Amino acid sequence: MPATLDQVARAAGVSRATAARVFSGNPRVSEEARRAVESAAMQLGYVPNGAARSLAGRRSDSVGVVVPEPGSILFLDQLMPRLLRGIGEELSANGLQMVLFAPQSTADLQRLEQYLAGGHVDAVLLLALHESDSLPTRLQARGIPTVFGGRPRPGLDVSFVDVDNHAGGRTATEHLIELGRRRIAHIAGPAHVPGAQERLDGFREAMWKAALRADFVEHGTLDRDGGELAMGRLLAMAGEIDAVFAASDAMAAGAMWALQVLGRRVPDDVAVIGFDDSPLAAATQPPLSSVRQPIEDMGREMARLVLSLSAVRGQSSRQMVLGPELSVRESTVMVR
Amino acid sequence: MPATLDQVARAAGVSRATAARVFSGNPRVSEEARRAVESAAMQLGYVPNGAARSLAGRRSDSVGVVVPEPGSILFLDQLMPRLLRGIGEELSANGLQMVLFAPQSTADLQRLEQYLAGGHVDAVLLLALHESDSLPTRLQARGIPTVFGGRPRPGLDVSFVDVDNHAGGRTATEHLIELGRRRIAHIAGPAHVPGAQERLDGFREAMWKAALRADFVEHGTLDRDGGELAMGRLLAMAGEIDAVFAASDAMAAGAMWALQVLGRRVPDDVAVIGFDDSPLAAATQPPLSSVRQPIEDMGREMARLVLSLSAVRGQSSRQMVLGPELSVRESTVMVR
DNA sequence: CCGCGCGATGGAAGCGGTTTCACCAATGCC
DNA sequence: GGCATTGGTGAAACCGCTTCCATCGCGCGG
Repeated sequence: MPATLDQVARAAGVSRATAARVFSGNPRVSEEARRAVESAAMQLGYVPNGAARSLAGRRSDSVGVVVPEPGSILFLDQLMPRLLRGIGEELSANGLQMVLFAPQSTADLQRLEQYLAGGHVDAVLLLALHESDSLPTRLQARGIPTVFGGRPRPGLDVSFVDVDNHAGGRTATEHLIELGRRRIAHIAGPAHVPGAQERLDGFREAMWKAALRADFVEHGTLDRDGGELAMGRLLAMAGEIDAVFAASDAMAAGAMWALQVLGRRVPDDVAVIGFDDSPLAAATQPPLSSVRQPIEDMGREMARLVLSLSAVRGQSSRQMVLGPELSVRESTVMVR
Repeated sequence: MPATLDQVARAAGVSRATAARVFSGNPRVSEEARRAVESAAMQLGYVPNGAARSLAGRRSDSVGVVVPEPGSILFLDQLMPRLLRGIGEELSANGLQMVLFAPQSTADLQRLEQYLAGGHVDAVLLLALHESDSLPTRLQARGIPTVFGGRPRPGLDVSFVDVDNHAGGRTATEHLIELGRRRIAHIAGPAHVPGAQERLDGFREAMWKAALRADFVEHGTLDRDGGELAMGRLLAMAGEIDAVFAASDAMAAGAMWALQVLGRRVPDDVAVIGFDDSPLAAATQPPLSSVRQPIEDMGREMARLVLSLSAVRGQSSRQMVLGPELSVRESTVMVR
């Protein structure tokens, strides 16, 4: 029922080949023919058939993105939308369609593998590993360019782009130290979340270098309540503390709240810094300093990387780590 | 480079037609031939080419889902993942691949329209309308089965599945009234969010029917802070209040916090009920009563509906509204 | 013993594009 | 003015799979 290229060509009085050239942006078409084809297409409401296109052209002009389950650190602090925006923008700019997949079961994963291997996409971006996932390996084997978002488990020879969580944790901590704070606590994320672990390591490194105690550490659930509870435990355990670095803005907000309820002034008594520089950070009272990870850039770089991998096949894997940036607000201003 | 059906057939010593029958689940194949084909396929690592499949078979065995920008009510209280789970499960069960799209700009929307109209998907699920979106109309015109999640703007003759926000608001309010509460406040969502508006209407209807004042209403930003602030304004405005119904669990949590800080006991002095029955509701102190919308069911029904629309073409549009359910916890127990 | 129905099979015609190749007219050059 | 270019064009060969249709072998009832 939908119009075909053949019909358009006939209506325009040219051959199918010429009509095809018009739609594939081939410049070797006379202005006259081009106009005829375009108006015929408009008239008939022609839309090229994607299946036929990919079959004949051996490419689909689309890139698959496999997103993780919610609960991943990417969903905290609104990271996911920013990442997808970065990816989407870069792909769009290259005329490619971003296609998302959210597999939920093992069966889904299997079907997805078939789908991705079946030529529906030209390349794949993997946003987080479902544990012991065979997907990346299988895709590699099929020669489908693949790039990870975030560091995959070590030992895999794959391309990835990551933000530097370690440097982020270090930077946040150093900022507090430069402020003159000495009894600095850290509210870490769950131990099994890789990014959170690296932030903790960054904290430890900075404290170690400054010869400060690095054992005021509590783990929280990454959300506001987690921060509130962890703060309570920290105060009970460590007594007076003059700064807190939380592994997420939500936890920092919770911690700040707990401090204020107990009569501590922020930043006068206790400086607080969060992580991710989410919208939340600007909305707290006082506004929260935070570490801004270039997540949009990460998305853009992932897209660029996978595009370059698809352009020239047989390339070796490439890695990239993007540095963080401090976003200083009232919660860590110098007051003494 | 990847193996083709032809190679598999040759390796198995059968014709391409027979090999094809094996993969399309056609039962008219001898056990012997089937085994030969399957082992040959395994050997060669054969995966059917999706493009060729859809071209020849005139269907893609996949369904597109267009998700809205974050900020939509669907992203609040973890609604989105639940909805996608429902859709995904039902599609999976029917052997279909769920394919997500997150257009961000007008240009994206245009490319997406081409993509969807180009036969890449058999049907489309639209999760929220970007205002004045021509997408649904264009898809309808192309004969692509389309179903909305949530009620589209009135006047459109389209199929949709929605949860009953009005009934939800009414149910929550009636619950509070049955508890014997009389001065009941409502923390509503932003006025421009359709679902939130309906919840407010439900609140008003229930109060009206019970001949109670329905003007203790404040709007909030749907998140915890919004609830906290709105609660403050309500107490300042209305003085003593014995129950609060908030349009989201996050706002209810914020409100409950504000009440407790000011020395009110929940539920003894003030009963609090939220909306959406999110994970958050079970985690507050005391646990929060809430209105559970059958979001997974909504997803499943959307999938079912669009499948039935694709099965028989030329069907008229169909609508469906799913009723809410009360989830009673400690924040609204009877204490007098 | 023969024709019939039936399940299994292979041949072949598409599905709707892309792309190579040959061709032709018009142009530029010596 | 002859000849090599060059830009625009169309014919036709695929791309890899589905599916219709004809064929074939076989067990069966008449």
